[in-house]
Amino acid sequence: MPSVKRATSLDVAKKAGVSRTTVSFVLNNVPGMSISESTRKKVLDAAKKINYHPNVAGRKLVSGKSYTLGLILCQSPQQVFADAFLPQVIFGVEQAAMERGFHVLLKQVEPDNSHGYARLVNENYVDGIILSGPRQDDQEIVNLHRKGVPVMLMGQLPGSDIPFVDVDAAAGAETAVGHLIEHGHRRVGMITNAPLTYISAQQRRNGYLRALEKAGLPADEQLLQEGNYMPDSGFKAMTALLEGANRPSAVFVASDVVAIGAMLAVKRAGLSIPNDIAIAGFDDIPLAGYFDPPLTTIRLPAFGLGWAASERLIRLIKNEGLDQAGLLMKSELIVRESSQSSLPVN
Amino acid sequence: MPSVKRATSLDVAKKAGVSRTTVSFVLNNVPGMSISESTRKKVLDAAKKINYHPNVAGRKLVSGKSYTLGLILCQSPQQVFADAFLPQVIFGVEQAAMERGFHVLLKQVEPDNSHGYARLVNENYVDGIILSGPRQDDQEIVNLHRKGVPVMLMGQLPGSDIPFVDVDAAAGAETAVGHLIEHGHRRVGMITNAPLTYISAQQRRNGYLRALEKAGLPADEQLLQEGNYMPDSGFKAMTALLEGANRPSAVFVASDVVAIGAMLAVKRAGLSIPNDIAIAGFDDIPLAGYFDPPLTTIRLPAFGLGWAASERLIRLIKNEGLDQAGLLMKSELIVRESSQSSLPVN
DNA sequence: TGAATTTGCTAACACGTGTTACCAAGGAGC
DNA sequence: GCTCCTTGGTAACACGTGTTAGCAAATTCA
Repeated sequence: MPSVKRATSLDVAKKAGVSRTTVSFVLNNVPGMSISESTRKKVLDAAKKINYHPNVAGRKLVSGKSYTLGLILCQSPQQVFADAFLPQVIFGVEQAAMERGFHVLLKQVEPDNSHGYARLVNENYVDGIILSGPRQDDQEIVNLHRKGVPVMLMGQLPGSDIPFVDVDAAAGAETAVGHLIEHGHRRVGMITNAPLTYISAQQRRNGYLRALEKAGLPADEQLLQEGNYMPDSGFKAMTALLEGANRPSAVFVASDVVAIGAMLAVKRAGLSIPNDIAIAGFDDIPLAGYFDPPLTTIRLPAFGLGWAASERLIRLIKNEGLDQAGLLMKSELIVRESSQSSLPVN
Repeated sequence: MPSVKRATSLDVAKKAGVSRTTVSFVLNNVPGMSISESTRKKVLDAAKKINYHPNVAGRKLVSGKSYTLGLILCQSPQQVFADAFLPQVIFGVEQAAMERGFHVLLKQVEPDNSHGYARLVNENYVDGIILSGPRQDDQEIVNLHRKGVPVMLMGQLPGSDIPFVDVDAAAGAETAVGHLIEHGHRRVGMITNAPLTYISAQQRRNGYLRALEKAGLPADEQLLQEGNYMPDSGFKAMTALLEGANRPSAVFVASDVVAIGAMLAVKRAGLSIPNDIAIAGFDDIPLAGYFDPPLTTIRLPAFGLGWAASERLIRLIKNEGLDQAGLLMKSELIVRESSQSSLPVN
């Protein structure tokens, strides 16, 4: 432990020849306290000279605030590894937190055993929690919310009044499938991004069904396959669709990462994209425009999602209130070659 | 602020009918302190009953430790967005930290203006820092290290004695290029992962040059192109290589993300991979096995890198010492179709 | 039986900060 | 001259924890 002893506010006070209280008043710009210009300068100079930085532990202790957000990732290792979407979200969270003087504490928990993050709150590590990818049976988050702990979901928990930020995934899926239908496809399959026990998978499937219904097309159970985050699952699901009795002419894959596996399956089967099978994805990961062919997909506001979650959680922490508990963000259809022929390179 | 008042160790003491000191001894299992089995049980019961959790602020104040690591990402937003590698690294850091009772505080800084993270240390937010992607001219990290603050680099800073964890990128690049040469290619080009001002780009180029030299092949300036993280830069660089006077028959692209852009350029030019142009990448991002064709690449121990950085930093913090300041981890050649014909699907 | 040790526990201090209550001096109003 | 208010500043407490020094009672040793 060769680290030098830290300077305290008492050191500053001695150096400046004033009391510690005065140092605190000056350094925190406490309003309503009258300090003469000369002593103010003396304090600031002294603080600078001995390189003083307030110890956050002492500050936390008296204020009860930690000025830190907990970002809890419920993704499994598998999910995380394949998730090209996550860095942007994290970046957004960090950015908004920084702008308001907060820090971000990251914690990963097993999705099927997602407890333990309440400790962060109980021990006062963090002032509030952003929970990414909540599971339906997560009791811990419900308890925290009930106890009055500021909490923000990324994703939704149906039937709960916990504040959330989410993408309107159903609308996005509906747009993507609508786009395929507009191009003349009558038999449109779907591969989910995850098992249907996941809420996000349900949302996207619901959008798919809505688009079919609007177009007066029947929903065929045979055309719905489950993926599970990884490209491999897309490969298998697409293979199953192609081998089915009456194969689709277009497939909506509710995740770009799963879609790249599905695309490989189509090409391995000797079929062409988009002529034999048109494909639309979901997420618009940074590589989507460079798939072969470039992938038509739904662009999610990844950065914005993280930013909004962070900003709104801080409002809760500071008791500033929200206009509405939930925020649904819009997605955007990005049309590339995988869903229609004769387009120039992106 | 509707949150209920937290229980303190004094509450536990009252409830159990003992002193606060005893509570501390029991709950922390202080060795050498003899506590009767009956009072120990009384304390544990009381703590459980009133749902007591020690406040970390108080603990930090007296111990001077925060049991938190700062993970500083120097990547630019661009880089982060394209970086399919990062989640695995973060996951590794978090995992190792958790195993030893540490938390992880995440902070992003502009690479060209990478200051400000010293505050985390000065204000005692964190006990040590992992710096990912250090720039050569980063003075702040040097100062911290000189002051005796535990610091761990992910990546290297040549000519510095700061502890680091890195992949032996030069060796990896040499392996990849050697693999291409073994398959009969005499004219092998390279596209870097980033501008050559970045150390990681230099390392990979050095490996490329070493492989050429070992095989007795001349290094041709014309065959070296710079990429900059994004697929787009790969597209442009490959286009330049193809349009050059004497085009290569194989190209080593020092980043899978850049490589997908390069591959698209080859295909757009009407050429075939690997028959006309063989390609080897670097990183083995999760999607690499699903590129068209699947990409031969160098697999980096992303999780292991994060894990090692975290574990070693904690050893520094706890004064446990390191066997050696720097740790170079090995990479692994993953052969897929992009570098040789007639291979089954991965 | 008296002295020395062990057992089981506690009082009191330290960590570094924010904040309330208070005080002395100086000027303004009558 | 007396009171009242403002200006500029400080002493003292609170936050919740870890830890050292010490104290009775119980046990062991001679």
